[in-house]
Amino acid sequence: MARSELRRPAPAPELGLDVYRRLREGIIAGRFQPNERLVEANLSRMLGAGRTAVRAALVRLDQEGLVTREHNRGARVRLVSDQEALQIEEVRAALERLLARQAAAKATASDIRELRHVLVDMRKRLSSGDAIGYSELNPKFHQLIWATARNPTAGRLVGTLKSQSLRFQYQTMLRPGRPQRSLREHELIFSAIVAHDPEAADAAMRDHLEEVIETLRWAIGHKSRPPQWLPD
Amino acid sequence: MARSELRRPAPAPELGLDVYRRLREGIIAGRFQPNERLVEANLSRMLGAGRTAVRAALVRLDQEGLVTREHNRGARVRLVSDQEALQIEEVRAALERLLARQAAAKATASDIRELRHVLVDMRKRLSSGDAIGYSELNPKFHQLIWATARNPTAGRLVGTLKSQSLRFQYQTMLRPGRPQRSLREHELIFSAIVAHDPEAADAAMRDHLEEVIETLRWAIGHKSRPPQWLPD
DNA sequence: AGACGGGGGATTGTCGACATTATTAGCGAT
DNA sequence: ATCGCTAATAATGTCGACAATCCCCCGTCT
Repeated sequence: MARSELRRPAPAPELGLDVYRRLREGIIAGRFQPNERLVEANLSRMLGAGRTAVRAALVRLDQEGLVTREHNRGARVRLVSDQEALQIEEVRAALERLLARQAAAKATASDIRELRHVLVDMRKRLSSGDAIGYSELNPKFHQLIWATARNPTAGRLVGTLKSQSLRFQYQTMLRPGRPQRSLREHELIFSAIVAHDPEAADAAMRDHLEEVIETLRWAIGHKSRPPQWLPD
Repeated sequence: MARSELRRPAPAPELGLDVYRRLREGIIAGRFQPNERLVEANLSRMLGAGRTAVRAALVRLDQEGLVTREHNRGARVRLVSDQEALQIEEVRAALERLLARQAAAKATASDIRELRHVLVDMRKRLSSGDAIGYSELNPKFHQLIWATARNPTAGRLVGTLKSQSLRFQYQTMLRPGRPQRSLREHELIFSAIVAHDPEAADAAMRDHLEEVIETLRWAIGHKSRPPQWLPD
């Protein structure tokens, strides 16, 4: 039984999980630079938790592919090379095709309603010239498809993959005419799901992600500067 | 540097990693039954390591999908339902298709030599009636394909998936005529890779794994008894 | 001056102890 | 006898400390 509340406001509703989430958030948001050392003691102070929690979070993030850990050498933010980013996108494409197929097979009226809602939002933002707003809705659309497919295994995997390559996404919408084509591709996927046509959904998703990969290749080729080295 | 102490049996070349590997091995080998509680103190004594190492291993295994952890309730061996096993196999199929495709594109002479070697071994064992020996070589063949594809991301993912559904594999070869057809399917995959024909490799792998999934479905339908419960 | 080797600082690996929480057993009341 | 409540038990969450290890700087020797 809990005695009187000690002076801590919220000592432990899953503190460890919170540390994990915040660290993950920080890495994805880019608050830690790639290849930056993640010193346990620092993070411990920074996050206000003991080293054990930090360590557990690092283990999870390592398994998730967001950090690399070497024995007796600590953890660093994992730097994903351009080549790796392409590989990751290819894998993601394979999984998303499966998910699109299953989503088409299993979509309920409610699922379709939600998808349509996101899609009209996308249309709206795009026609008002809000390209970044559009690209913010993009993940939402895909996540709804994952949920519709009701395949937790594939869903989890594709989610972690997405988080690994997230640093690259913002560049892809800079390509001239890309947002419009992207919207059209999404509409095709949506149509296939509405029609409960797994084959068409698979094909539409394949075309879409091939375009995405192609665009990513273009973005990599055109990016301003090769990776810039800052000394430690 | 004074290096007098050399005869230590296993002082600490990554003790934590060893704990993880042994636990993982134990779970996959079935030494822990599904849904069995994994008490940290017990494992700590059993494996001769502190609780910290055990805890870290459990976190990794949780992220890997082999155990489930609930807050303040400890860890259990994850029980994968039949439905989940099928889902996992479907995901695996999607990834293996990609890997087969890339393997066909990138295979070197050395890769092909190794693949051929395994394949003739499979033929030999099968023609001598050694069905279980054949099914032992099966993973080896696939792993060679993963290595040939040179896609670490997909390779890791498919590896972890395989470990999750490993409990089901032994049943699939009991189907009459299955080994012969399996061998034939493998030969087709091999041919496509030798011909450096990604399209054909993809198709061959698709056909193969559709057969596997179908067989798995059959095995699930025909399995002797629903899971038997032993009290704690 | 350059190479080799030792030492100091920093960081991780490992451990046991303490606090917190879930579970179970026991007891009494209705 | 069943239900509700309380107390004991067992296991997890969390923490700081100690030891082992690595890295880098610096002094010394050739």
